[in-house]
Amino acid sequence: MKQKNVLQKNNITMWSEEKIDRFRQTLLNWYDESKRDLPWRETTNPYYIWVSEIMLQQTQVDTVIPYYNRFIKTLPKISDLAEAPEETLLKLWEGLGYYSRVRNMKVAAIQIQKDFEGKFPENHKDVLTLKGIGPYTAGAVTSIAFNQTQPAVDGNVMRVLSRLFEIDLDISKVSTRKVFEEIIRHLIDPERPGDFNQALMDLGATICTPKNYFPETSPVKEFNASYLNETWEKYPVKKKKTKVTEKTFYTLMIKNEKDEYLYEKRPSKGVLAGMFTPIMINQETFKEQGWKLFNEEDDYNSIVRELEQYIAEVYKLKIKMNSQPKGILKHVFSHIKWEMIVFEALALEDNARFENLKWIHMSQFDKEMFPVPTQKVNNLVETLTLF
DNA sequence: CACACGTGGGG
DNA sequence: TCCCCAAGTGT
Repeated sequence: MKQKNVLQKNNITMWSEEKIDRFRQTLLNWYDESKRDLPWRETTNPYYIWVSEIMLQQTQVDTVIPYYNRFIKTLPKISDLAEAPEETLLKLWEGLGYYSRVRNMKVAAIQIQKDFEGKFPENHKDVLTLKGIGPYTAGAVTSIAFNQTQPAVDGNVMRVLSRLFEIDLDISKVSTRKVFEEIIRHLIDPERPGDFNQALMDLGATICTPKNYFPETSPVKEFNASYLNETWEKYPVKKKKTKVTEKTFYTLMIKNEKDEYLYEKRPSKGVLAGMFTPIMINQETFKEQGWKLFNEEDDYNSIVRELEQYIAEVYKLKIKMNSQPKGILKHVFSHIKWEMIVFEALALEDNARFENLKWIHMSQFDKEMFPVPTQKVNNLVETLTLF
């Protein structure tokens, strides 16, 4: 019995060679006329392409542009990245999110120095060994920088293809990507593989969009089965995400006699790994540890007394908290929602000397790397005088 | 495989 | 306000 290939298994009929040829021409003609001018399209330097691709992961083009320009200006060579201190990298990445991306890039840059003589590898399998580079990014860099016929299947490409071929596979599943890669292996233009991949992404970003999609405006509408069959509203199929969990923290901005504020370095795993936040006490955990909370909005006095006692016990630090919160801030992550009840406090004696604690003066805020939730707290406290 | 992992923009 | 979305990868 003959083994079915990936396309047959999923009931996908590939186009004829003639139709594939016409599609390539149509798509690339459109791309040549309509492509967006983007800074990383002015180079074929694999390092710069790599930087752009990492930044663009789950991040919009407009957001990336200034970060990209600053990054390659500050670190123009792979060796600069490999040798840069983590604080420098995080400062360059501050506000972009998904901070493990830049940490992984440093690891990969060191890999490149060690395993590939400092030169970005051209071999697709080698590229895949680099930390932070998965199937999408490996395909993007090798096709764009080295003109290799590798698929680069991202969310755009899956959306475009699912509409062109009426594919009802769930694009939120990682396994689905393989099917689309197989389609691309048939469609990709061997003369201009990098442009072909980028053209598909540009099409997805500007015309074949998730919302406000008008298939009759597409340069490839004659190839679009879901347009011709008027089924385009069904595609792509994408399972909804599970909703976010909410957490409430008593957040303490503690100031000492030198006008410095106290920050705590977060654990190396988990949300905002290794970054500074004010001392944040999870309300649920606090209760479970046996602290009696009186959660009355208009009576924070008892809570404040307990928090002062908690800080004395756990951080060995005597503080005097303001009796009312300075404000209540919210921050939404992709999967968590934080509510921060922010209190100001004074350190009565400066004897907290734990590894993970750091006093930082307001005048140094712009030199420090703070994740956005911390920035929000900083802004709140900056707006007035203490007590 | 499902979930963790940030942030800002838009309907 | 809420939900979805944006050039994914690691575990």
